[in-house]
Amino acid sequence: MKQKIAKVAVPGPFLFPLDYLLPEVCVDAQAGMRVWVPFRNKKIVGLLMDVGEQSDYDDSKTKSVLEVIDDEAILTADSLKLLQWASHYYHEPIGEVVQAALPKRLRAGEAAQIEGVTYWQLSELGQQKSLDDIAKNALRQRELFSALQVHGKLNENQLNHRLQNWRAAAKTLAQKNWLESYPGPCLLESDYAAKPEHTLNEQQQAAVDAVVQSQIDNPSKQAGNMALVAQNYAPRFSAFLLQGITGSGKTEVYLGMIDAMVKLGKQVLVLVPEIGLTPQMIQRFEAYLQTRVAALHSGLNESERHCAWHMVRTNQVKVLLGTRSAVFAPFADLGLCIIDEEHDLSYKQQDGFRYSARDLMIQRARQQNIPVVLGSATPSLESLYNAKMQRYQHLYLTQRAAQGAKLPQLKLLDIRGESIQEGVSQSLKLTMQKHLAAGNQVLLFLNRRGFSPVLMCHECGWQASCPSCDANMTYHQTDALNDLGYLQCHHCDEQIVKPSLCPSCQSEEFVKVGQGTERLQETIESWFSDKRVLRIDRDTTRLKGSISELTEQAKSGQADILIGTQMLAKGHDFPNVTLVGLVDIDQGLFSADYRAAERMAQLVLQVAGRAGRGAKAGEVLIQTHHPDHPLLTSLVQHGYDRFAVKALAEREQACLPPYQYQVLFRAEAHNPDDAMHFLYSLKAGLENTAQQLDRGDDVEFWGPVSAPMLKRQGRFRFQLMLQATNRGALHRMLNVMQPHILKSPLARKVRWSIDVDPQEMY
DNA sequence: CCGATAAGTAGG
DNA sequence: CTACTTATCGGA
Repeated sequence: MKQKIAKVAVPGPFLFPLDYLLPEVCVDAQAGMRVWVPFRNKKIVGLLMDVGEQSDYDDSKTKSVLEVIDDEAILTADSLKLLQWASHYYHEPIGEVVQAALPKRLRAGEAAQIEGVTYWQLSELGQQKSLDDIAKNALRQRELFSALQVHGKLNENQLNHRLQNWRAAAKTLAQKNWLESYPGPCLLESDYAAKPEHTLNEQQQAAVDAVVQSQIDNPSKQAGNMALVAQNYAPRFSAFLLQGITGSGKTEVYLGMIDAMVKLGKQVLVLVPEIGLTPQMIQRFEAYLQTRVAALHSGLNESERHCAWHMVRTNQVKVLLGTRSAVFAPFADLGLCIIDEEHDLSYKQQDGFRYSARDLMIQRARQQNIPVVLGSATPSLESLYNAKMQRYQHLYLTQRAAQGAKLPQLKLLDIRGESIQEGVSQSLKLTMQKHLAAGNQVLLFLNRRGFSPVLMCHECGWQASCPSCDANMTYHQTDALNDLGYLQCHHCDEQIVKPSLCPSCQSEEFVKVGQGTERLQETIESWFSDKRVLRIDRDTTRLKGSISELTEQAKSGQADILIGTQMLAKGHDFPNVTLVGLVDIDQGLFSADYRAAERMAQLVLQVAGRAGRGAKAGEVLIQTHHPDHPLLTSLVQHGYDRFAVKALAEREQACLPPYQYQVLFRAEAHNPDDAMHFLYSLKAGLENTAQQLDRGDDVEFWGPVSAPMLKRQGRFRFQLMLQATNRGALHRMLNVMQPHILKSPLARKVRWSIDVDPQEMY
């Protein structure tokens, strides 16, 4: 009998799995298991993608699989299919795609099984003791003891997150018999909070019903009757765009549909943006659903990640809340996908394997015949276009869920010719006074951290610029009194102390040009000296846990004025904020990036949504030098939908996405000529390919041109854009060209990448 | 002529 | 990407 062929994904520049012989002893091997294979003269872990009858690489040189690692597949057939599709669609080597999908431990060939995690709790003896029984100087022991008093039991992972050096303390206390440990499940074991009483309003219920009914035959029957739903359950692909204004209770709608799916015994995958996943969110989901919810995000350590993966694969947990890479998780029985804040840029990986988790999620739903829900207050233009083309069913939530909460009034503040102090107009200042006097909180939004974006010599006009990037260095102040600070490049993170003399003319006098959040804070504190000002940006939240600490302070009213960058805009709920001031949004209006206006609009509404979330009405003031800008005025006067219609019309006129498909080649090198020549030869090759294919598909080329920021981190950067009305035409061309690219001698000197559906051009 | 280094290339 | 092969250079 002829030996079977194992198609194995291995790390390296291979667009397809490599062929290995499958020895007799490995007949049980299935797709989705890991294998040890010889590669060069060492042994590496590969993922078995398929078992075939014959090899295209028919050669005596074919090596054999050494050993099968797993006794059951660690990836489901569905996940494998998605990985393969992603590799084709993004023209990414299959090994890189697998790497993005698997937790590190599994990539290293470690066992996929989870041994029990150790839990700690106070023993009977320990419960009789109190904190005073522990020596004052035994700090770690005291911390551990009180943590266990509060939480009852905690597992190793939880303790690692909460405390440092707790193991030695645990050992000491265990010797005294105050503590005991036992093995338990890897997912944290604790009780859920009580299920909140919650009734959905009419719109919310309609949205839940639309999704549930799409999955049953006989949709005329009542969707709320789970017995009937279960009887008629007939899963199929369908996509929904859930557009709900901020505060309309999208999460309750998600929970409603998740609940229905979980009652059917199905699993649900919920994607959230990077910063959106908080422990509170998980607790809220668990309380509402009364079932375990696993999380998968960057804050987890390897064993927690491994655990979530394992629980989902073995169907021990029904709901997974995760960020980008969770889209690859191997569900045993997936029934629904949800993408929260679908317009959020963090769904697109911006380096290496440049995939969009949103787009892959939709593809996954399509492949698995299940529904997918995209939620946002400000949907991406792509998604709105898809809804318009009837590819998505458009669901709306137009009312704020909280009793009496109303949408804030947006107002443009024309600051042309107005007297401006440190970037803040007189009218904004006066309105702030009014709101503060009424005992309310004010939020000022400025999307630029640091003190000032430019430091300039007063004598000769010299500006502090980054030696490695085409950018000014931002001035950060550490000591206002003595005028001390440092310069930092926000593109490569290089830091230097502020020079005492101008390097060009030795003058001692510098001017700080422009506003950052630090400077705004200084100004506001001098104006409102009796008010407490809290700044929330990447610099004040660098330490772990400080984001929640600061936002808690803000929510509990320990601050009157909040100043922040976009990290303040997302998801946080400040019930006492009644005035939101957007200090400077003008950069968003005239950018080289055609998506800048869309992003500006999404950010404006997101920030504006922070106002008036409680019972009090909110007010939003937007300072601008361009009060007549057509997109801005339509946003402010008529809302996001009218803005989107206008912006889409502009995109159509200019032949831009979503009316056209794009692929961006990026190239960077220390020698600019290398990068440029690489793209020129690439373009010549592509044009040649296009002629050979000759299908009358026209693919347009833009460039090569230099990137908006030519030099970054010491490398010169260029790009070549490919654009077509037909996605297939682009992909056919790339398929033919890609093997040639790898052979080009310049490809090794140049750092290059393919970006399918690029989102940002920086 | 040898060894060090740079450039080139296949990997199943 | 990386280890291995081949080409190239300069010193003895």
